[in-house]
Amino acid sequence: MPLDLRPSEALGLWHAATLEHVRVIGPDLTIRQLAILLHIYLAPPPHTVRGLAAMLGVTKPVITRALDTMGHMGLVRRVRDERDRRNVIIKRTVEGALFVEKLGDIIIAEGRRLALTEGSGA
Amino acid sequence: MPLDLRPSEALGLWHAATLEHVRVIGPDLTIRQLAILLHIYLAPPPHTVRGLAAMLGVTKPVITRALDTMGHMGLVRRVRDERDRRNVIIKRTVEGALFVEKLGDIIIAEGRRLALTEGSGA
DNA sequence: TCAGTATAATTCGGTACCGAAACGAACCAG
DNA sequence: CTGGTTCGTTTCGGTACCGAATTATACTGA
Repeated sequence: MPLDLRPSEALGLWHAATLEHVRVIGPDLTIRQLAILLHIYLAPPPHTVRGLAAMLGVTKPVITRALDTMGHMGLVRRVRDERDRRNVIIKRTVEGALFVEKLGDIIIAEGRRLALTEGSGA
Repeated sequence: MPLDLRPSEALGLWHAATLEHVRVIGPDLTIRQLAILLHIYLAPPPHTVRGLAAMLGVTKPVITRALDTMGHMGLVRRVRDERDRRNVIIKRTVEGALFVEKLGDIIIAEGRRLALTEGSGA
């Protein structure tokens, strides 16, 4: 289980991957939006606005706005639930999947780099 | 070297820790600001505005604004370089160190949780 | 049918970010 | 002392976010 991290490893990984995130992806995503996006792509569906709001401990307008922005970027897609038309189901997109995959690549690459350069560092 | 992550581990860790970050810390820090903060605390000093700007591939006003905000939060501190008074040296603070430490705790805790629940998952 | 509840979206005033450009202060070379 | 360079900061117009309150639509139960 490679996830039993020491402090220097955890923070070093965050440091490296966050830097690379800013360099490659830019500022066009807040931490909240990133959390929402990852939840949509990694947690089992279906995802609703109120579900995401409760999950993150934020209000629904926060989710609505984030979905507006990310929908505009093509990272997610909204679909009305026909069984209960009050609900909105948030769907994944090809573009969003590629985005998440790219983020994973960044993390893995930086993790590898740290494993090499840090070696047995504390 | 525990940093040779598989895709599901890398993204799962990001997912869990980002969610927790939003829940615990809130929205009061952008990804850029987080990257800047981690760099200040994890890379060897001295840190200057232009150095940070070059490191992240952003303009200097971005750094100035981030230092304004984080300085207001007490996470960093500015000091004029007396040897060349054009320079500003960015210093660490106790509060900032505690903040970074807390972030490390979040990552480590979520990593442990994933190691348990995921087990030998793909 | 008709209140009551629940859902997502919208509006509001305020704040902070963005990139680009301009600015003042501090060094340096002649 | 003078012109050019290098600092960090500030300004500008524009955009997006924030929380709180409100709206419109849809379901539910008597």
